[in-house]
Amino acid sequence: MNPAAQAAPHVLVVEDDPHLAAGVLENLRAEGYEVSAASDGEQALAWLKGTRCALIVLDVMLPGIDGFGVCRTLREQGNNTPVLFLTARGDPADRVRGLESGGDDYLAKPFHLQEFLLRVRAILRRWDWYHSASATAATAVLSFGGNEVDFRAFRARAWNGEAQELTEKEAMILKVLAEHGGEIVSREDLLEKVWGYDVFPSTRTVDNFILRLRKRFERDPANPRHFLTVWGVGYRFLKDGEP
Amino acid sequence: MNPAAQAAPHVLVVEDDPHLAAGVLENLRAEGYEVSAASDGEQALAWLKGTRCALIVLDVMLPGIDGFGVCRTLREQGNNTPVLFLTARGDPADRVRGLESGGDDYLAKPFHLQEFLLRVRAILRRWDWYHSASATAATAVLSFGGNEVDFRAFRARAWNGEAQELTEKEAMILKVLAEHGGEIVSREDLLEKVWGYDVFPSTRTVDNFILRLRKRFERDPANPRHFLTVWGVGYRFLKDGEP
DNA sequence: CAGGGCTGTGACGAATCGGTGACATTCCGC
DNA sequence: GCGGAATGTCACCGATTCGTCACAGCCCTG
Repeated sequence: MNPAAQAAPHVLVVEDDPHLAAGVLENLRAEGYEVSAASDGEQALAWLKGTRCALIVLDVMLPGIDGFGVCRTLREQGNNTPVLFLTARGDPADRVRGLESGGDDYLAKPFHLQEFLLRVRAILRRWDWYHSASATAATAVLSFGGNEVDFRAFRARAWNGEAQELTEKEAMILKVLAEHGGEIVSREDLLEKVWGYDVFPSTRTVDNFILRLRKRFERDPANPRHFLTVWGVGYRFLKDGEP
Repeated sequence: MNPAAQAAPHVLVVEDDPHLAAGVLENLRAEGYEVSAASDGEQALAWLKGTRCALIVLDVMLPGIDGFGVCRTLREQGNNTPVLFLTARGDPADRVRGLESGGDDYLAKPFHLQEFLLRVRAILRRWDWYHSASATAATAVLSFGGNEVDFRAFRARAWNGEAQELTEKEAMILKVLAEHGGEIVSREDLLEKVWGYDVFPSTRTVDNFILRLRKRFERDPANPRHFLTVWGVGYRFLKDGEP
C-alpha cells in the first residue's frame, strides 16, 4: 500500500550565491530531504555523472555554463531528473527558455521560501513514479487481470493479446491508480499528481482517461472490475476482481 | 477515549460555521485524531502560539483575518504546520492563492466528507516520514454481528457473506452510531454530525437511512438487534445483540 | 502547411443518491 | 382497548454525477 518506504528524496542544489544556497539547503533539509550542493555548472555535471537524485534546483545565472546549458546537457545525456530553475530575472521569456531546455518548473527570485518548498513538493510528487518507481523493476511492469503494462516503454499487452501503446497521460494515471491500489483516489488527487498543482483541466478530463483505460484493459468496459468508480469522489484500482 | 491515542495526530479546525465545524470535528475524531477548534483567525493564531499540531484545517472565509492571511502570518512566524484550505468558491485561482500563501492543499465547498478525510490522510501521511510516527489506524474497520465494514472503501460484507457497497451517507451514519456505541444518538445529533453544513433535511431522512442499514446488516430487519430505536429520541447502536 | 496523434471540452443520456411524502404499523399515556 | 403521535416502510422525484461520444485545439512530423 504505502510505497513511501523508500529513503528520503535526494535534492541537488546548484547555486553560486553561498547565502541563498545555505538558506535553500537548510530549508530542504528541514523538510526531510537529503541534500547536496554544487556552486557551478561543471561541478554539478560532474556530481551527476556519479550520482542520481530526485530533483535538481538549478540557478540560471552561474559562472561558466549557465543553468540552461547544464539542463540541456543533462537531457542530451539522457538524464531526465526533474529540474527547478531559479532566476533573478522575471522575464517570461526566461520561463520559456527554461522549459525548452528541459526544465520542469521555474521560480523567479526573490521568492518566498514557502513557495519554493511548495514547488519542490509538487514536482517531487508529480515525478515520483518516474524515478523512484520506474527505477525499481518491481513497479516498472504491472500485471492485472491478464493485462501487462510496461511503464518504461508506455507499452502494454491487453488480456486478449492485443498490443497497446499508452500515451503519457494514460500511463501516468494508471501508475498513480496502481500505486494506491485498493485505495480511493480522488479526481483532484489525480489532477495534481498527473498534471501538476497549477494546471486545471476539468475533472471530466479524468473521467475520459478512465474511459480510455477501461476500453484498453477491461474485458467488459461497461462493467469494470479493475477501474472502479467511487461515486462522488473518484476512482479505485483493483488488480484482482474482488479482494 | 481512544486507547491508541498516544501518538494520534492533533488537528486544528478553524471554521466559523458551527454546523460545518461540528461535522468536520466529529468525523476527524471518529478517524482517531485529536481535535481542537477555533472560530476565527485571531483565535487560531493565539491558540497556535501556545500549541503545535499536525494539521490545520482552515476556512478561507473567516470573520476578521481571512484564511490566506492566517496562513501567511503563520509562515512568517516560521510555523510550517501543514494547512488544508476550505473555501466556498471553486475558483481555480483561489487554489493557487491558497498554495502560494503557504498552504498544502485546498478543498472547495461543498465537498464530500469522504474526500475531505482522504485529503487529511494524504497530508498527514506525507508528513509521517518526517515524524516517523505510525499514526492513524483509527476505526477503519468495524465488525458487529458477523458483519464487517471497511470505512475507507465504503465496502462491507454482511453476515450472510453478501458484498455491500455503502453510500457515503450510509457509511457516515453508521460510523457516527458506532463511534457512540451503546449510547443514544438523537436524530438532531446525526443530522449535525453527518450532514454538517449546508442543508438540513427532515428528521424522517434519518429514519430512512436507519432502514437501509437494517436491511443491509440485520438478520431480521423487523426485529433489529444492532440498530435499536429509542422511542421519542433517536437511535442506539449495539455491536452485540445483548446489552 | 498538411496530416495524424494526443489532450481537453462540451453535450447528452443514463445511473445513482439523497430526500420527501403517503400510508401502514407500532408504541405510549389514559 | 383507544386515540394520537412517533416510527417503519415503500415508492417516487429532482439533483447531482458519471459514461460516452464527437469534436476542436495543439504540437509534432514529414
